[in-house]
Amino acid sequence: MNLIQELRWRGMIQDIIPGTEEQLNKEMTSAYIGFDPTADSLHIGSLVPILLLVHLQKAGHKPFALVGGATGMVGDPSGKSEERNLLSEEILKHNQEGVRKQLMQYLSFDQSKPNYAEMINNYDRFKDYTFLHFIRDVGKHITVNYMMSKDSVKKRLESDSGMSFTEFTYQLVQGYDFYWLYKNKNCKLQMGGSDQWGNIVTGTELIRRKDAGEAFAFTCPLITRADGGKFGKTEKGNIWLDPQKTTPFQFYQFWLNASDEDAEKWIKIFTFLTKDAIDILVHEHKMNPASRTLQKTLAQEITAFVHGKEELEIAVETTEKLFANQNAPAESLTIEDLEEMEGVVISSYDRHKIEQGIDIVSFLAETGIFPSKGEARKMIQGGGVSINRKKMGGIDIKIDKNFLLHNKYILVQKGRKNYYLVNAG
RNA sequence: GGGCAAGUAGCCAAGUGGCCAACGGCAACAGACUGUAAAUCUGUCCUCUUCGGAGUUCGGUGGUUCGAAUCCAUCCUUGCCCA
Repeated sequence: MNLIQELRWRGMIQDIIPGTEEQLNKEMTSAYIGFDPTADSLHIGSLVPILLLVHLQKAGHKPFALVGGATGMVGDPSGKSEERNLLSEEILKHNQEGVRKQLMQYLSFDQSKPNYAEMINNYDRFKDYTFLHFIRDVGKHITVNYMMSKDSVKKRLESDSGMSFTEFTYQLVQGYDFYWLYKNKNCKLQMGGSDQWGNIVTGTELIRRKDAGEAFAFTCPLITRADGGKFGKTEKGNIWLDPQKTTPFQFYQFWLNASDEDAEKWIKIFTFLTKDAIDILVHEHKMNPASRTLQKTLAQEITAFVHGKEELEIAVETTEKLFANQNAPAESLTIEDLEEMEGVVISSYDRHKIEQGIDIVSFLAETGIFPSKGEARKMIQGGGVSINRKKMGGIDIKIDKNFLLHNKYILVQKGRKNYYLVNAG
Protein backbone atom coordinates (compact mmCIF):
# COMPACT_ATOMS: atom_id res chain seq x y z
CA MET A 1 0.00 0.00 0.00
CA ASN A 2 1.44 3.37 -0.88
CA LEU A 3 1.12 6.40 1.33
CA ILE A 4 -1.99 7.80 -0.28
CA GLN A 5 -3.76 4.45 -0.27
CA GLU A 6 -2.79 4.02 3.34
CA LEU A 7 -4.12 7.41 4.33
CA ARG A 8 -7.23 6.92 2.28
CA TRP A 9 -8.47 3.84 4.06
CA ARG A 10 -7.72 5.53 7.34
CA GLY A 11 -10.06 8.30 6.32
CA MET A 12 -7.34 10.91 6.44
CA ILE A 13 -7.72 12.40 2.99
CA GLN A 14 -10.30 14.99 2.18
CA ASP A 15 -9.05 16.91 -0.86
CA ILE A 16 -6.10 16.07 -3.02
CA ILE A 17 -4.50 17.74 -5.99
CA PRO A 18 -4.39 15.40 -8.99
CA GLY A 19 -0.94 13.98 -9.55
CA THR A 20 0.00 13.93 -5.86
CA GLU A 21 -0.02 10.16 -5.63
CA GLU A 22 2.14 9.83 -8.74
CA GLN A 23 4.62 12.34 -7.37
CA LEU A 24 4.93 10.40 -4.13
CA ASN A 25 5.46 7.15 -5.99
CA LYS A 26 8.03 8.69 -8.23
CA GLU A 27 10.61 9.88 -5.73
CA MET A 28 11.36 10.82 -2.17
CA THR A 29 9.28 13.92 -1.76
CA SER A 30 9.58 16.70 0.79
CA ALA A 31 6.35 17.85 2.35
CA TYR A 32 5.43 20.33 5.01
CA ILE A 33 2.71 21.25 7.46
CA GLY A 34 2.53 24.50 9.34
CA PHE A 35 1.60 24.89 13.00
CA ASP A 36 0.70 28.36 14.16
CA PRO A 37 1.71 29.12 17.75
CA THR A 38 -1.71 30.20 19.01
CA ALA A 39 -0.96 28.58 22.37
CA ASP A 40 2.15 27.33 24.11
CA SER A 41 1.11 23.75 23.55
CA LEU A 42 -0.45 21.86 20.71
CA HIS A 43 -3.72 20.12 21.42
CA ILE A 44 -5.13 16.92 20.06
CA GLY A 45 -6.56 18.76 17.06
CA SER A 46 -2.99 19.25 15.89
CA LEU A 47 -2.32 15.59 16.36
CA VAL A 48 -3.79 14.73 13.00
CA PRO A 49 -1.39 16.88 11.00
CA ILE A 50 1.44 15.57 13.15
CA LEU A 51 0.40 12.05 12.28
CA LEU A 52 0.33 12.95 8.61
CA LEU A 53 3.96 13.94 8.90
CA VAL A 54 4.78 10.75 10.75
CA HIS A 55 3.07 8.61 8.12
CA LEU A 56 4.91 10.56 5.47
CA GLN A 57 8.25 9.93 7.07
CA LYS A 58 7.46 6.26 7.59
CA ALA A 59 6.74 6.01 3.91
CA GLY A 60 10.24 7.26 3.20
CA HIS A 61 9.50 10.89 2.43
CA LYS A 62 10.96 13.94 4.05
CA PRO A 63 8.85 15.96 6.48
CA PHE A 64 9.19 19.63 7.28
CA ALA A 65 7.49 20.85 10.41
CA LEU A 66 6.94 24.56 10.10
CA VAL A 67 6.38 26.68 13.16
CA GLY A 68 4.26 29.65 12.16
CA GLY A 69 6.00 32.43 13.99
CA ALA A 70 5.10 34.81 11.20
CA THR A 71 1.68 33.46 10.25
CA GLY A 72 0.78 33.41 13.92
CA MET A 73 1.37 37.13 14.00
CA VAL A 74 -1.18 37.67 11.27
CA GLY A 75 -3.97 35.34 12.33
CA ASP A 76 -5.62 32.78 10.10
CA PRO A 77 -9.21 33.70 9.26
CA SER A 78 -10.05 30.13 8.20
CA GLY A 79 -12.95 28.77 10.14
CA LYS A 80 -13.20 31.88 12.27
CA SER A 81 -16.38 33.88 12.13
CA GLU A 82 -14.77 36.89 13.65
CA GLU A 83 -11.59 38.86 13.57
CA ARG A 84 -9.10 37.55 16.09
CA ASN A 85 -7.14 39.46 18.60
CA LEU A 86 -3.50 39.70 17.85
CA LEU A 87 -1.23 37.96 20.28
CA SER A 88 1.63 39.97 21.63
CA GLU A 89 5.05 39.18 20.27
CA GLU A 90 6.18 38.10 23.68
CA ILE A 91 3.45 35.53 23.99
CA LEU A 92 4.04 34.37 20.44
CA LYS A 93 7.68 33.83 21.17
CA HIS A 94 6.87 31.79 24.22
CA ASN A 95 4.32 29.78 22.26
CA GLN A 96 6.69 29.11 19.39
CA GLU A 97 9.15 27.58 21.76
CA GLY A 98 6.49 25.32 23.30
CA VAL A 99 5.20 24.18 19.94
CA ARG A 100 8.69 23.59 18.62
CA LYS A 101 9.61 21.38 21.56
CA GLN A 102 6.52 19.26 21.12
CA LEU A 103 7.01 18.78 17.42
CA MET A 104 10.53 17.56 18.08
CA GLN A 105 9.16 14.52 19.91
CA TYR A 106 7.18 12.98 17.14
CA LEU A 107 9.45 12.97 14.13
CA SER A 108 12.90 11.62 13.53
CA PHE A 109 15.44 14.38 13.18
CA ASP A 110 18.28 11.95 12.89
CA GLN A 111 20.41 13.44 10.16
CA SER A 112 21.99 10.16 9.20
CA LYS A 113 18.73 9.23 7.50
CA PRO A 114 18.15 10.57 4.03
CA ASN A 115 14.62 11.64 4.93
CA TYR A 116 15.36 13.24 8.29
CA ALA A 117 12.81 15.75 9.47
CA GLU A 118 13.52 19.46 9.56
CA MET A 119 12.05 22.18 11.67
CA ILE A 120 11.56 25.63 10.23
CA ASN A 121 10.18 28.82 11.64
CA ASN A 122 8.74 31.13 9.04
CA TYR A 123 9.37 34.12 11.29
CA ASP A 124 13.08 33.76 10.58
CA ARG A 125 12.70 34.78 6.98
CA PHE A 126 9.66 37.01 7.29
CA LYS A 127 11.03 39.27 9.97
CA ASP A 128 13.35 41.03 7.54
CA TYR A 129 11.06 40.89 4.56
CA THR A 130 9.79 44.42 4.04
CA PHE A 131 6.22 45.20 3.22
CA LEU A 132 7.11 46.84 -0.05
CA HIS A 133 9.18 43.93 -1.22
CA PHE A 134 6.51 41.51 -0.23
CA ILE A 135 3.72 43.21 -2.11
CA ARG A 136 5.92 43.55 -5.18
CA ASP A 137 7.33 40.01 -5.14
CA VAL A 138 4.33 38.12 -3.93
CA GLY A 139 1.22 40.26 -4.00
CA LYS A 140 1.62 41.08 -7.65
CA HIS A 141 1.10 37.48 -8.65
CA ILE A 142 -2.20 36.90 -6.98
CA THR A 143 -5.32 38.87 -7.82
CA VAL A 144 -7.65 40.15 -5.18
CA ASN A 145 -10.46 38.48 -7.09
CA TYR A 146 -8.73 35.16 -6.54
CA MET A 147 -8.21 35.81 -2.87
CA MET A 148 -11.77 36.87 -2.35
CA SER A 149 -13.14 33.69 -3.81
CA LYS A 150 -11.74 31.68 -0.91
CA ASP A 151 -14.31 30.36 1.51
CA SER A 152 -12.54 31.77 4.52
CA VAL A 153 -12.72 35.23 2.97
CA LYS A 154 -16.13 34.91 1.38
CA LYS A 155 -17.77 33.89 4.60
CA ARG A 156 -16.38 36.86 6.40
CA LEU A 157 -17.32 39.27 3.65
CA GLU A 158 -20.87 37.99 3.83
CA SER A 159 -21.04 38.11 7.59
CA ASP A 160 -21.63 41.33 9.42
CA SER A 161 -18.39 41.23 11.32
CA GLY A 162 -16.08 42.03 8.44
CA MET A 163 -12.44 41.23 8.06
CA SER A 164 -9.30 43.26 8.48
CA PHE A 165 -6.70 43.67 5.77
CA THR A 166 -4.31 41.82 8.05
CA GLU A 167 -6.30 38.62 8.06
CA PHE A 168 -7.08 39.02 4.39
CA THR A 169 -3.38 38.79 3.63
CA TYR A 170 -2.96 35.59 5.61
CA GLN A 171 -3.28 33.35 2.60
CA LEU A 172 -0.52 35.27 0.87
CA VAL A 173 1.80 34.88 3.81
CA GLN A 174 1.13 31.18 4.03
CA GLY A 175 1.25 30.85 0.27
CA TYR A 176 4.65 32.41 0.29
CA ASP A 177 5.79 29.84 2.86
CA PHE A 178 5.01 27.10 0.43
CA TYR A 179 6.71 28.98 -2.38
CA TRP A 180 9.81 29.53 -0.26
CA LEU A 181 10.01 25.89 0.73
CA TYR A 182 9.50 24.86 -2.85
CA LYS A 183 12.25 27.11 -4.05
CA ASN A 184 14.78 26.59 -1.27
CA LYS A 185 14.03 23.14 0.09
CA ASN A 186 12.62 21.43 -2.95
CA CYS A 187 9.41 20.93 -1.01
CA LYS A 188 6.66 19.98 -3.44
CA LEU A 189 3.86 18.98 -1.14
CA GLN A 190 1.83 20.68 1.53
CA MET A 191 -0.59 18.94 3.83
CA GLY A 192 -2.94 20.20 6.48
CA GLY A 193 -6.48 20.19 7.79
CA SER A 194 -9.24 20.69 5.27
CA ASP A 195 -9.78 24.21 6.56
CA GLN A 196 -6.34 24.97 5.15
CA TRP A 197 -7.25 24.01 1.59
CA GLY A 198 -7.76 27.57 0.43
CA ASN A 199 -4.47 28.75 1.87
CA ILE A 200 -2.62 25.76 0.49
CA VAL A 201 -3.96 26.25 -2.99
CA THR A 202 -2.89 29.88 -2.94
CA GLY A 203 0.59 28.48 -2.36
CA THR A 204 0.50 26.11 -5.31
CA GLU A 205 -0.90 28.93 -7.42
CA LEU A 206 1.95 31.17 -6.41
CA ILE A 207 4.47 28.50 -7.28
CA ARG A 208 2.89 28.11 -10.68
CA ARG A 209 2.58 31.78 -11.51
CA LYS A 210 5.93 32.84 -10.15
CA ASP A 211 8.03 29.89 -11.20
CA ALA A 212 5.84 27.86 -13.51
CA GLY A 213 6.47 25.10 -11.00
CA GLU A 214 4.21 22.24 -10.07
CA ALA A 215 3.34 21.62 -6.45
CA PHE A 216 1.00 19.20 -4.76
CA ALA A 217 -1.21 19.08 -1.73
CA PHE A 218 -3.76 17.14 0.16
CA THR A 219 -5.80 17.79 3.27
CA CYS A 220 -7.33 15.62 5.93
CA PRO A 221 -10.89 16.00 7.15
CA LEU A 222 -11.52 17.90 10.34
CA ILE A 223 -12.16 15.49 13.15
CA THR A 224 -15.73 15.55 14.29
CA ARG A 225 -17.76 13.84 16.92
CA ALA A 226 -20.73 11.72 16.03
CA ASP A 227 -22.95 13.79 18.28
CA GLY A 228 -21.90 17.00 16.61
CA GLY A 229 -19.93 18.32 19.56
CA LYS A 230 -16.54 19.85 19.22
CA PHE A 231 -13.70 17.37 19.08
CA GLY A 232 -11.17 17.56 21.85
CA LYS A 233 -13.09 19.52 24.40
CA THR A 234 -14.14 18.46 27.82
CA GLU A 235 -15.41 20.20 30.92
CA LYS A 236 -11.84 21.11 31.65
CA GLY A 237 -11.31 22.66 28.24
CA ASN A 238 -9.00 21.58 25.48
CA ILE A 239 -7.11 18.33 25.60
CA TRP A 240 -3.51 19.40 25.31
CA LEU A 241 -0.44 17.42 24.43
CA ASP A 242 1.48 19.10 27.23
CA PRO A 243 1.31 16.84 30.30
CA GLN A 244 1.37 19.93 32.51
CA LYS A 245 -1.88 21.13 31.00
CA THR A 246 -3.59 17.78 30.49
CA THR A 247 -2.24 14.97 32.62
CA PRO A 248 -1.61 11.65 30.89
CA PHE A 249 -4.43 10.24 33.00
CA GLN A 250 -6.88 12.84 31.74
CA PHE A 251 -5.56 12.33 28.24
CA TYR A 252 -6.11 8.61 28.48
CA GLN A 253 -9.57 9.14 29.91
CA PHE A 254 -10.53 11.38 27.03
CA TRP A 255 -9.99 8.63 24.49
CA LEU A 256 -11.47 5.99 26.71
CA ASN A 257 -14.69 7.97 26.78
CA ALA A 258 -15.11 8.07 23.02
CA SER A 259 -18.43 6.87 21.74
CA ASP A 260 -18.51 3.60 19.79
CA GLU A 261 -19.04 5.37 16.53
CA ASP A 262 -16.21 7.82 17.10
CA ALA A 263 -13.84 5.15 18.39
CA GLU A 264 -14.19 3.18 15.20
CA LYS A 265 -13.34 6.21 13.11
CA TRP A 266 -10.66 7.55 15.38
CA ILE A 267 -8.71 4.35 15.83
CA LYS A 268 -7.88 4.41 12.13
CA ILE A 269 -6.71 7.98 12.29
CA PHE A 270 -4.91 8.12 15.58
CA THR A 271 -3.16 4.78 15.72
CA PHE A 272 -0.70 3.02 13.45
CA LEU A 273 -2.45 -0.31 13.75
CA THR A 274 -2.84 -2.11 10.46
CA LYS A 275 -6.08 -2.52 8.62
CA ASP A 276 -6.27 -6.19 9.55
CA ALA A 277 -5.67 -5.51 13.20
CA ILE A 278 -8.34 -2.84 13.27
CA ASP A 279 -10.84 -5.00 11.43
CA ILE A 280 -10.41 -7.65 14.10
CA LEU A 281 -10.80 -5.11 16.89
CA VAL A 282 -13.96 -3.71 15.35
CA HIS A 283 -15.36 -7.20 15.06
CA GLU A 284 -14.49 -8.02 18.68
CA HIS A 285 -16.00 -4.78 19.82
CA LYS A 286 -19.27 -5.49 18.09
CA MET A 287 -19.46 -8.94 19.64
CA ASN A 288 -19.16 -7.44 23.06
CA PRO A 289 -19.63 -3.67 23.11
CA ALA A 290 -19.53 -3.48 26.88
CA SER A 291 -15.88 -4.45 26.96
CA ARG A 292 -15.12 -1.32 24.92
CA THR A 293 -12.26 -2.94 23.12
CA LEU A 294 -11.97 -0.12 20.63
CA GLN A 295 -11.84 2.65 23.17
CA LYS A 296 -9.28 0.85 25.28
CA THR A 297 -7.00 0.13 22.37
CA LEU A 298 -7.37 3.62 21.01
CA ALA A 299 -6.59 5.18 24.36
CA GLN A 300 -3.59 2.96 24.93
CA GLU A 301 -2.05 3.45 21.52
CA ILE A 302 -2.43 7.18 21.42
CA THR A 303 -1.39 7.78 25.03
CA ALA A 304 1.73 5.73 24.46
CA PHE A 305 2.50 7.68 21.32
CA VAL A 306 2.11 11.06 22.96
CA HIS A 307 3.28 10.46 26.51
CA GLY A 308 5.23 7.23 26.33
CA LYS A 309 4.69 3.75 27.69
CA GLU A 310 5.49 4.55 31.30
CA GLU A 311 2.96 7.31 31.57
CA LEU A 312 0.43 5.10 29.88
CA GLU A 313 0.93 2.39 32.46
CA ILE A 314 0.39 4.79 35.30
CA ALA A 315 -2.73 6.11 33.66
CA VAL A 316 -4.09 2.62 33.15
CA GLU A 317 -3.33 1.67 36.73
CA THR A 318 -5.02 4.73 38.09
CA THR A 319 -7.99 4.07 35.87
CA GLU A 320 -8.30 0.55 37.15
CA LYS A 321 -8.16 1.63 40.77
CA LEU A 322 -10.78 4.26 40.24
CA PHE A 323 -13.14 2.59 37.86
CA ALA A 324 -12.56 -1.17 37.83
CA ASN A 325 -14.61 -1.90 40.94
CA GLN A 326 -16.59 1.19 41.40
CA ASN A 327 -18.78 -0.55 43.87
CA ALA A 328 -15.91 -1.47 46.11
CA PRO A 329 -15.90 0.76 49.16
CA ALA A 330 -13.23 3.43 49.19
CA GLU A 331 -11.93 1.92 52.39
CA SER A 332 -10.68 -1.04 50.41
CA LEU A 333 -8.17 1.12 48.61
CA THR A 334 -4.76 0.84 50.14
CA ILE A 335 -2.79 3.88 51.06
CA GLU A 336 -0.47 3.08 48.15
CA ASP A 337 -3.42 2.98 45.80
CA LEU A 338 -4.40 6.43 46.85
CA GLU A 339 -0.93 7.87 46.75
CA GLU A 340 -0.14 6.46 43.36
CA MET A 341 -3.14 7.95 41.73
CA GLU A 342 -1.27 10.27 39.51
CA GLY A 343 -3.37 12.44 37.36
CA VAL A 344 -6.11 12.76 39.93
CA VAL A 345 -6.31 16.31 41.16
CA ILE A 346 -4.74 16.50 44.57
CA SER A 347 -5.28 19.21 47.11
CA SER A 348 -4.34 19.51 50.74
CA TYR A 349 -6.44 20.62 53.61
CA ASP A 350 -5.97 21.70 57.18
CA ARG A 351 -6.25 18.66 59.39
CA HIS A 352 -7.44 20.58 62.43
CA LYS A 353 -10.53 21.75 60.66
CA ILE A 354 -11.45 18.20 59.85
CA GLU A 355 -10.84 17.04 63.39
CA GLN A 356 -13.17 19.72 64.60
CA GLY A 357 -15.68 18.88 61.90
CA ILE A 358 -16.60 21.15 59.06
CA ASP A 359 -19.70 21.45 56.98
CA ILE A 360 -19.45 19.80 53.61
CA VAL A 361 -20.13 22.94 51.62
CA SER A 362 -17.28 24.90 53.14
CA PHE A 363 -15.03 21.90 52.83
CA LEU A 364 -15.63 21.55 49.11
CA ALA A 365 -15.21 25.24 48.49
CA GLU A 366 -12.08 25.64 50.61
CA THR A 367 -10.30 22.69 49.02
CA GLY A 368 -10.81 24.38 45.69
CA ILE A 369 -12.82 21.49 44.32
CA PHE A 370 -15.61 23.98 43.76
CA PRO A 371 -14.98 27.66 43.12
CA SER A 372 -17.64 28.81 45.55
CA LYS A 373 -19.92 27.59 48.25
CA GLY A 374 -22.92 28.30 46.09
CA GLU A 375 -21.71 25.96 43.38
CA ALA A 376 -20.76 23.26 45.85
CA ARG A 377 -24.23 23.51 47.35
CA LYS A 378 -25.98 23.32 44.02
CA MET A 379 -23.99 20.32 42.94
CA ILE A 380 -24.65 18.47 46.19
CA GLN A 381 -28.33 19.23 45.90
CA GLY A 382 -28.25 17.95 42.36
CA GLY A 383 -26.76 14.69 43.60
CA GLY A 384 -23.43 15.26 41.91
CA VAL A 385 -21.00 14.86 44.78
CA SER A 386 -19.64 11.70 46.33
CA ILE A 387 -17.12 11.40 49.10
CA ASN A 388 -15.23 8.16 49.52
CA ARG A 389 -17.54 6.77 46.86
CA LYS A 390 -20.67 7.46 48.84
CA LYS A 391 -23.11 9.89 47.41
CA MET A 392 -23.65 12.92 49.61
CA GLY A 393 -27.36 13.37 49.99
CA GLY A 394 -27.58 16.72 51.70
CA ILE A 395 -25.78 19.93 52.44
CA ASP A 396 -25.93 19.57 56.21
CA ILE A 397 -23.36 16.77 56.37
CA LYS A 398 -20.33 17.42 58.50
CA ILE A 399 -16.92 16.29 57.39
CA ASP A 400 -14.92 14.98 60.33
CA LYS A 401 -12.12 12.55 60.96
CA ASN A 402 -14.38 9.58 60.35
CA PHE A 403 -14.14 10.46 56.68
CA LEU A 404 -10.37 10.11 56.59
CA LEU A 405 -9.09 7.10 54.70
CA HIS A 406 -5.94 5.76 56.27
CA ASN A 407 -6.24 8.64 58.68
CA LYS A 408 -5.07 10.96 55.95
CA TYR A 409 -7.02 11.16 52.70
CA ILE A 410 -10.49 11.99 51.52
CA LEU A 411 -11.55 10.93 48.05
CA VAL A 412 -14.02 13.32 46.48
CA GLN A 413 -15.92 12.80 43.26
CA LYS A 414 -17.50 15.60 41.33
CA GLY A 415 -19.93 13.90 39.08
CA ARG A 416 -18.93 10.39 38.31
CA LYS A 417 -15.64 10.77 36.60
CA ASN A 418 -13.88 13.70 38.20
CA TYR A 419 -11.80 12.54 41.11
CA TYR A 420 -10.07 14.69 43.69
CA LEU A 421 -7.86 13.47 46.46
CA VAL A 422 -7.72 15.67 49.52
CA ASN A 423 -4.67 15.22 51.69
CA ALA A 424 -5.22 16.15 55.32
CA GLY A 425 -2.05 14.59 56.55
C1' G B 1 -16.91 63.04 4.01
C1' G B 2 -22.67 61.93 3.65
C1' G B 3 -26.90 58.41 4.40
C1' C B 4 -28.81 53.87 6.48
C1' A B 5 -28.45 49.61 9.75
C1' A B 6 -26.40 46.85 13.71
C1' G B 7 -23.54 45.91 18.63
C1' U B 8 -27.75 41.85 24.45
C1' A B 9 -24.79 36.38 28.86
C1' G B 10 -19.56 31.11 25.96
C1' C B 11 -22.22 31.33 20.87
C1' C B 12 -26.90 32.32 18.13
C1' A B 13 -30.95 35.24 19.40
C1' A B 14 -35.84 37.71 21.70
C1' G B 15 -36.83 42.00 24.33
C1' U B 16 -37.92 48.52 22.42
C1' G B 17 -39.68 52.82 29.79
C1' G B 18 -41.36 49.38 35.27
C1' C B 19 -44.07 42.42 35.30
C1' C B 20 -35.97 42.01 33.12
C1' A B 21 -30.80 38.68 35.67
C1' A B 22 -33.38 39.53 30.71
C1' C B 23 -38.05 34.42 26.12
C1' G B 24 -36.00 30.66 23.15
C1' G B 25 -32.07 27.57 20.83
C1' C B 26 -26.99 25.61 20.86
C1' A B 27 -22.86 24.45 23.72
C1' A B 28 -21.46 23.19 28.79
C1' C B 29 -22.06 20.77 33.78
C1' A B 30 -24.81 17.30 36.92
C1' G B 31 -28.73 13.32 37.83
C1' A B 32 -31.56 8.88 36.02
C1' C B 33 -30.64 4.95 32.47
C1' U B 34 -26.01 2.45 30.75
C1' G B 35 -20.73 -0.02 29.07
C1' U B 36 -16.63 5.66 32.84
C1' A B 37 -20.68 4.86 25.57
C1' A B 38 -24.65 6.77 22.25
C1' A B 39 -29.77 8.10 22.37
C1' U B 40 -33.55 9.76 25.74
C1' C B 41 -35.69 12.18 29.97
C1' U B 42 -34.71 15.67 34.30
C1' G B 43 -32.09 19.62 36.79
C1' U B 44 -28.38 23.69 36.68
C1' C B 45 -26.42 27.35 33.58
C1' C B 46 -23.96 36.35 35.42
C1' U B 47 -21.36 36.45 40.49
C1' C B 48 -21.73 35.71 45.73
C1' U B 49 -25.14 33.78 49.38
C1' U B 50 -26.36 32.52 56.27
C1' C B 51 -31.02 30.15 50.26
C1' G B 52 -34.32 34.95 52.91
C1' G B 53 -31.69 37.52 49.52
C1' A B 54 -27.44 40.73 47.97
C1' G B 55 -24.36 42.61 44.02
C1' U B 56 -22.87 43.54 38.84
C1' U B 57 -24.79 43.27 33.52
C1' C B 58 -27.44 44.41 27.66
C1' G B 59 -20.54 48.29 22.85
C1' G B 60 -18.22 52.97 25.99
C1' U B 61 -19.38 57.59 28.42
C1' G B 62 -22.69 61.23 29.92
C1' G B 63 -27.90 62.67 30.35
C1' U B 64 -33.64 62.53 30.74
C1' U B 65 -36.80 59.86 34.35
C1' C B 66 -39.29 57.97 40.73
C1' G B 67 -37.50 54.04 37.35
C1' A B 68 -33.52 52.66 31.24
C1' A B 69 -31.25 46.84 27.67
C1' U B 70 -35.38 49.98 26.11
C1' C B 71 -35.60 57.45 25.37
C1' C B 72 -31.72 61.56 24.24
C1' A B 73 -26.52 63.13 23.29
C1' U B 74 -21.79 61.70 22.19
C1' C B 75 -17.89 58.39 21.22
C1' C B 76 -16.08 53.49 19.59
C1' U B 77 -16.65 49.08 16.46
C1' U B 78 -18.87 46.59 12.19
C1' G B 79 -21.86 46.10 7.75
C1' C B 80 -24.47 48.21 3.48
C1' C B 81 -25.23 52.40 0.14
C1' C B 82 -23.57 57.27 -1.87
C1' A B 83 -19.23 60.61 -2.75
